[in-house]
Amino acid sequence: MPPPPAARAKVLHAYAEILVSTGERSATLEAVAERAGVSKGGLLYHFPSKDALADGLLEHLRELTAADVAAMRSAPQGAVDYLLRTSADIDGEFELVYLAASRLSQGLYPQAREVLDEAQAAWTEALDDELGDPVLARAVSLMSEGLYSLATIGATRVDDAGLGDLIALVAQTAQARRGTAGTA
Amino acid sequence: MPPPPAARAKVLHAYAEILVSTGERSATLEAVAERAGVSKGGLLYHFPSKDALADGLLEHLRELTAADVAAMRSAPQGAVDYLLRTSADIDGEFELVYLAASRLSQGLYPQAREVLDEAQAAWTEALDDELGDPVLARAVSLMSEGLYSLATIGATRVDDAGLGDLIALVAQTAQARRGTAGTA
DNA sequence: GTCTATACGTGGATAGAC
DNA sequence: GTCTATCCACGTATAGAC
Repeated sequence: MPPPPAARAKVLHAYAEILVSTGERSATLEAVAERAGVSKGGLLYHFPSKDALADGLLEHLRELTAADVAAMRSAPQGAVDYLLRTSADIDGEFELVYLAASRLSQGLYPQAREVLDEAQAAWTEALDDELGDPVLARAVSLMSEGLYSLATIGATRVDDAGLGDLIALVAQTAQARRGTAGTA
Repeated sequence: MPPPPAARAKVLHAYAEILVSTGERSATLEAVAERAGVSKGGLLYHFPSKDALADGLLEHLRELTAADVAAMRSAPQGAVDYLLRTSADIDGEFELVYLAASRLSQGLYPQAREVLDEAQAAWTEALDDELGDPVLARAVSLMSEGLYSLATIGATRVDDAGLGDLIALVAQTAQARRGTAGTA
């Protein structure tokens, strides 16, 4: 198939940006269209309804998730480092769309839960594979979710130094537990 | 002052419930009024505008926060246990209102951030006082935030067993770190 | 494929009766 | 203190021109 029209991608991006920055309430068709640089009618040509727009975003998230998990598994510094660092940083397209979907899941599109659960499960599994410790993997996964949550509430951001300490804490704990119950 | 009318409290409770379960978009004056068992006009007598309603909720949260932090500090099993257990459980009035406020903070009422930040800071401090370890306190605080976040997304809930493991993990880590760098 | 114009429903808020 | 009736603005969606 020929490359999909750029307008489609621009609309999805604009939609995600508005969802994350100012919430579902402000993500009106008009606001999205304006930010994407098209008209309301133009937007509705690509996405015939608001539900279709949300579906489009979720589909996009599925695509991005697979790529992100792969990147996490092959990250040089390891999965823990990769996950925690990207969670505190909302710049990437994947993080943006993930957060947008979590907004949707809290509102009128509970279908979004499914996609979010899949992502959550995929990277908890990757963490477990690296750490060999399901409980610690779960703990790291929760911290990641907490970082996402705080980042979007706009709460005081964890600076890089704080993140480094957290990552070191996990490494230290992983090692300590390998000595006691890990290899059993 | 005489006890405030029961209607006021009922309206705030209904508002919080709708915010948490179906998001800001569905939290219309009409929906809130209906759930609270009053009319739109009746609601608007107590809260003259939607902003006033949100302000009322935030004020209520401030009151509840002080009480919750006090409970956390004097909890028999300790602050870590108390915080993680209450984070996974959305039944209490405090948790409901906290989550409702976090919905508001993501949307049109960034003022909510302030109140949420205060709560966050208060219990991170309580954790640090108990653990004597700022980094670990931060880690637990993030896990708590992650639990909140997942609980409302409606993701697979951490069962009690999983929670117990997490709490044990924190206790174990705290002890291990006291041996190395904690008492320096 | 993208735009303008328009119809329709709904949400927020006011006025005034009870 | 609570209700009903009503007004206005806005958001979604359709129709049809270009």
